[in-house]
Amino acid sequence: MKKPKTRIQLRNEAIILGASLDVFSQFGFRGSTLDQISEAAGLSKANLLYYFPSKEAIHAALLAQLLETWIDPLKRLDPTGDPVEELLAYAHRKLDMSKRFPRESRLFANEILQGAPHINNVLQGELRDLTDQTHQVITKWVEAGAIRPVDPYHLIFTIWALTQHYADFAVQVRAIMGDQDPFESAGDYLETLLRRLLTP
Amino acid sequence: MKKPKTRIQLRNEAIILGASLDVFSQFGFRGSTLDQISEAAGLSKANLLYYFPSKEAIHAALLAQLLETWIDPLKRLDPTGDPVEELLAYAHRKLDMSKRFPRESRLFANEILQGAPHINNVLQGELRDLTDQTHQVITKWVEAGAIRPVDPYHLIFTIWALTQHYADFAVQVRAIMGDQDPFESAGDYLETLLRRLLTP
DNA sequence: CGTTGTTTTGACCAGTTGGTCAAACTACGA
DNA sequence: TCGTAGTTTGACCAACTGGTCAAAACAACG
Repeated sequence: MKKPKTRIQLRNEAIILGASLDVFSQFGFRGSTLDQISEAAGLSKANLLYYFPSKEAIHAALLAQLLETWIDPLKRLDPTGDPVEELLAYAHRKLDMSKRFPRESRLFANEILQGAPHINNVLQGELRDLTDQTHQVITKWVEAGAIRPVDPYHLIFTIWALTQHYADFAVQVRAIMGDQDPFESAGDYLETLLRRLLTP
Repeated sequence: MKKPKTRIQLRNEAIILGASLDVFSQFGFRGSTLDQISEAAGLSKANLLYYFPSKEAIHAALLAQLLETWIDPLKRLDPTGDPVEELLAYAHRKLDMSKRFPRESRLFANEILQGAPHINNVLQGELRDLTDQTHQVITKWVEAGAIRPVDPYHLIFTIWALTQHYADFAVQVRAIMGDQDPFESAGDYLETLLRRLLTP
């Protein structure tokens, strides 16, 4: 039933998604135009619409691709592992994502800033559930005295906010730190922060 | 030379700035339209352009107004005060700003996400200078043993990222915390975090 | 080579965009 | 009350927007 994809199809779809990630992550959905994307992709506008039925469809494909990998690091937090080390590892995974996929991070930030019109269901569904589970795990760790008392929600927000800050506010970070690579030192800092906060 | 402003002028300019803050903070400059703003303001589009010469001008007025108050909390950090208490007070001021001016926070976030095209000079000028001064102050505090060793830049980013997160990612925070008011508990959490991180 | 399916394009469309303008309307002090 | 400065509007414009379409160009394969 489903036709296999041509080499050209595969290549051009990848080109389009890459180019549109550049544009959407900077200007958001409404602020981006197909002309911008087509120029970034080096394809005619009509050609874009041969591979994707609409602007919405490109954006949706991008978000779907993003969400797959975005929530993953949290899933890999092991409730049976050493609490401090598990949380540290999670923070490092998130920081690594910000370093490797800053555009994806900004795409997500843009979507949230605009009120998450396309992913509200994910926020209130999958993400909420996963966060609730993590909340329970952390609560138990606190009760067991494995980490110092801390509000689990705010702890999670701390990790999210800090790690994503280096991607989302990269321009500001660069303006202040100059040529230094923020990610170089951020890993150590994050480790220090969390150890001091959590180690009993 | 400069004509005094009418009551009507004052009122309508305020209305326009308020409405455009709603719109710009959600969709960014490019994603916002004068039609949206005029509807939000309850004024005709032509009337908007009687008070402001262009869309750019409205946005510029908004940013100028924002920057005045945005950097202020950092200026009030007292190098001669008690280090931990000073940093704590700064963090609380910032959190308070996020609570009271979430739209302004999102306007700023949008501007940074888009590469700060309108305020790059401020970032690399005033903000950079101010941050450098603060960096020196914190460094001296560390050297004096008044606070535990910590990278000053990342410490500042921590305060920025965390406090602004509650405004910029409000939709996500709400999706996860439900009806709880995040700001209720965020103050205490922030205090705990910074004390554990900084207190020698 | 010719045929068939895939890819690319330029011309085109209707709706939206930021912005202009002259005319109409309103506030208000003399 | 009148005159004038300040205010509001609807009609209008050119550029841009997302999207369509038929025709042309290309690739692949026997």
